[in-house]
Amino acid sequence: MTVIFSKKCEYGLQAVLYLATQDKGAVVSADDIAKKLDIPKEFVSKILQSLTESGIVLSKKGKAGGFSLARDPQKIKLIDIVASIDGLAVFNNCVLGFPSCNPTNPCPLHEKWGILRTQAYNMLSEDTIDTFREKTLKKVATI
Amino acid sequence: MTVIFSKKCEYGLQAVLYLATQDKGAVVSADDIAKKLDIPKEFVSKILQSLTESGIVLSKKGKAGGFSLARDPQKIKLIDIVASIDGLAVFNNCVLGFPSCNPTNPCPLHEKWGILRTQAYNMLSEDTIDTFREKTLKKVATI
DNA sequence: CTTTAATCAGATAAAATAATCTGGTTATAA
DNA sequence: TTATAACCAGATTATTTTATCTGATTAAAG
Repeated sequence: MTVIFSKKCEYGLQAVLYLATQDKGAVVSADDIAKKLDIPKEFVSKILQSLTESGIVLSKKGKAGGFSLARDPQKIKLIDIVASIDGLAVFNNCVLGFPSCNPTNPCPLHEKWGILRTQAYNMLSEDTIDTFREKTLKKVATI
Repeated sequence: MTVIFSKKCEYGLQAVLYLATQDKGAVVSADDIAKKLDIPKEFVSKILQSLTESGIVLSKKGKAGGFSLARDPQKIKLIDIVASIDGLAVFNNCVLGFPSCNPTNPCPLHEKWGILRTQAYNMLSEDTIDTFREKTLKKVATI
């Protein structure tokens, strides 16, 4: 198979987008998130733990505990989640898997792919996640 | 990790690009290919076997055997190798991992990502591999 | 105070991907 | 015609990724 982001990262992105649809300060349990997104609870739970460490989400322990965003959705970008979970290597690695592919020693697709890579990076970093609130709500409603 | 193509596919692309740098009719052994590209011999060997089944490369058995392109490099595109090894699912799957992401039920990035996806597809399908001959030679020389 | 429902940490299991091994077959060339 | 060097097929191993489990801790609510 061939993916852009790992499952971990995909679920992390979904979870954070979902948290961004909640009212400010609201706390959602891992179980709720897993159900709404139809993804494995234990797995998303672990991912949320790591996003907590990264300072992207907050966790509240104990009964009625759960997760919420650590800062305003106007201050979180998708690239933050990607950087935290998968890292930014995709935006540097050679698309053909050649070693040390760079402008001095480019692979045959280096330039063309470079443009796409930059656009992909921009796609993830130009908007903050509050922008996606409505679209996420609509999408989640159909799951 | 997060990749566009599987290692299998990367190595397959490299191997085919390398074969395209050879003189017409020339036969190169898996061992030679592995050495030039600095990739695992047994692995690339398997990949070449599968590309043989797909009709992209030809294999010649016995002493002085090896691999060559099954058709003119003017008639092979990178997308052919990708389709054969990884399949074309990347160009359909939701970038955020949401189920059944389509124009009717789009994910928050559906449109933006759709554009990039198309460009990526075009990048792999607009040129035939003879185009990359010089660039591949240069790159391989540095490995 | 006790029950309950949540996160947390670490271990474990399962599945997919990457890589290697073994023995067989094929064909060239000495 | 025999030795050699290659591909081939299938099994096996190793590694990484995905997913689950277990027990501990935490905190709200009865």
